[in-house]
Amino acid sequence: MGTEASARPTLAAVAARAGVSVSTASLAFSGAGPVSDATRDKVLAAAAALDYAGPDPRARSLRQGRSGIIAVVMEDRLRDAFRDPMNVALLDGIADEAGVGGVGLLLLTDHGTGDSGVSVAPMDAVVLVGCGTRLDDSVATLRRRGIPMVAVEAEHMDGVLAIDLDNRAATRVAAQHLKDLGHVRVAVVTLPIDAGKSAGALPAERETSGTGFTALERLRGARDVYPLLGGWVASGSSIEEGIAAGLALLEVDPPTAVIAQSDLLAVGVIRAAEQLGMRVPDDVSVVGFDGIRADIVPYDLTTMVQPGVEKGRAAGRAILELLAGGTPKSVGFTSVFHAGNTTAGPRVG
Amino acid sequence: MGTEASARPTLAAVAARAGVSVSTASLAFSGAGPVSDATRDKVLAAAAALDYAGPDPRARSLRQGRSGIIAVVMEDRLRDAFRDPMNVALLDGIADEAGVGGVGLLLLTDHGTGDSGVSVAPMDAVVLVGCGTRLDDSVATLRRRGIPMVAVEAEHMDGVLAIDLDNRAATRVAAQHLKDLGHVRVAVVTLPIDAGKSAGALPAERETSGTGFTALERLRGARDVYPLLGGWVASGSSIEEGIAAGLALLEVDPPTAVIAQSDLLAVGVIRAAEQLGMRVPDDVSVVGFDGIRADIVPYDLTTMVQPGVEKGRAAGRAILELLAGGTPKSVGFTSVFHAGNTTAGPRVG
DNA sequence: GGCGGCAATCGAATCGATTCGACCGAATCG
DNA sequence: CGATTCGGTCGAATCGATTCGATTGCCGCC
Repeated sequence: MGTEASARPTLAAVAARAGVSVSTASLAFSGAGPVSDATRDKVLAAAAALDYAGPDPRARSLRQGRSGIIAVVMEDRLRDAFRDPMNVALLDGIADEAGVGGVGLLLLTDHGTGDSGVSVAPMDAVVLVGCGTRLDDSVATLRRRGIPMVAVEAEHMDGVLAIDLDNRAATRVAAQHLKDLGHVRVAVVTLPIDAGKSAGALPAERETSGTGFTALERLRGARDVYPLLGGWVASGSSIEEGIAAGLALLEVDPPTAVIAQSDLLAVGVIRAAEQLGMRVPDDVSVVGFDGIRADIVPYDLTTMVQPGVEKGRAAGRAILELLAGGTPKSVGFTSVFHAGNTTAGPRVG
Repeated sequence: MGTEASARPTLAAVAARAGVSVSTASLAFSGAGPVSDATRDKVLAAAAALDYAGPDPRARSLRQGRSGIIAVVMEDRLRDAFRDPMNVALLDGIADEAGVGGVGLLLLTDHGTGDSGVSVAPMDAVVLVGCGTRLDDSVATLRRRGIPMVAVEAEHMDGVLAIDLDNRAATRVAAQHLKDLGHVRVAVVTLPIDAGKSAGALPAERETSGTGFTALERLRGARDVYPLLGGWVASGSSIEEGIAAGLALLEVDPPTAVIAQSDLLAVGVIRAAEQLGMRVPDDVSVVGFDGIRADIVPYDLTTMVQPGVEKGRAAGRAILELLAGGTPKSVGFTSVFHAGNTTAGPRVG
């Protein structure tokens, strides 16, 4: 028994069969370095004969120090993340820009509990998406590992390239729009604010301890116009959560306008209003955030349109530049106000 | 200069500083094997002092032969894949079931051109999504590498576990529904059929050379009822493609009913009909496929509802079982007819 | 005809951990 | 009290490739 039948062939086996050294066989496969055609053919023939599938990516990545993998870390469970079109748009952009030439996107989640793949997965670079301070541990680990990081809409961290959105200013614009229409009694439906992701009324103390960067920024923007704004914290960005929030806010002592921190939440609030027999925008105005063109005929949602795919593209480009040894600059994107038909002046009387 | 400042610390450095052997240091980190508390503390302290981020995943995966990565291979560009809610649902299901405990999902694309990450990325198992025969090369490589494979809605391949959907039978049900309503002049809008993904009229020769498994299966189902069915091949599953197809089919000599192979395409066809001044279902009936509950008020799309998330879950479970050394069985899912208000009898006269 | 230079190939070190078998002292058991 | 575990630790082999430096011929040039 000279050869094990069960074991998968290695480059060494191929080289032996081809009658060349391992190094030459490696060169034949990688194409780097001078190899005569005859030798290459011999090696490839031997590989075919042994049913060799090519160099093992694991060994290669150990030696080369690169794995061809770009990780995308989200706080949500993946299934929640996929539900929000903005996340999908972001991934879309990243994939579009960075997902070429044999590099793959590794989707990871980090709930801050430590056992996530962030610390154990091989990767060349990381995009942090919608991450609060909970990821400090992971970020520290990645930094120690020397893995380039790009963060989309997160607090600025040392050594992490930032891709920003004007969350605060944009929400201020939307809030000002409501104020200009004459609204005084306004409520907000926020994205998750704290780690637990529990839904419930928005009390002051949650705002200071919160780690939901985007939610807090947008809340600040609303507070710039309505300092005493109260509301509801959703436990995720979905229509269902919006309905729950809408019912909670509109059932008793309803405000005349609702600022939802995402379009999905806004759609949910509108649904809730309909369920309660209220009309939009006559009885209650609703503004969203994102601009996902949710098809909720006959409504045309008033919202802040943000460039989701472009954010992803920028992140992807930054990653590529970091990997190439460059030093890309932070980018900030701005949202554009879209006046739809879900806002109007408050009902008089 | 005993120590290089630039080089990242290794386990060996940590062990040296802690005054223990490398093997002991390894045990201290991995937790496998007996290590006294005192020793473990010494090692962790040394690691902290050296700013050591923990064992290198690359080296670990080489030695252990596992990388904690499950790849999901799609034919589409990622950005196209993300656009279709069914793909997202599928990923959702896979992530839900298999994306736990430090394993990540690696998104790869394979256009059949060979330079994709399929051959170079480290991975423990693979889910093939919506793949035609174009992936034969990749499948062969993965098989040689001994990587377990699960294919969702693809031609059955040796050594690849199949997760199936009753595409043909389901479409037959939808087509029969139209026939029962009295429709004779019916057209189909298919998903991409060949590698080029070009849009255009559906000629017979494209059906034989086609590699789009799902599209062809659904087409066969429609042909079971309408043998001479003609139509249009879309270049992707999107509302825009549906509109293009709808305009092409309805502008001149329109059929009384259209079978769209996805809900997005169906929505597009409806939009096209509206643009042309036709009413649905009075002037033209439209059926879809998927059951994504597209919000196209006031329509309630007649469609075949398929369990997208469940398909993903099944794939995820199968992967886990394969990795555990088990031999899971193929699974077949069935779609359920949903009668909406986009189909009716053909206009008389 | 001697020699510099280049293409082709090879040997050996290296990447950074995991893991198997050996070893040793202390506690347990008969 | 001697033999046997067993917990704790260490050395060395191993995972499978890449890559650097050295070694061969062989050709062409002066």
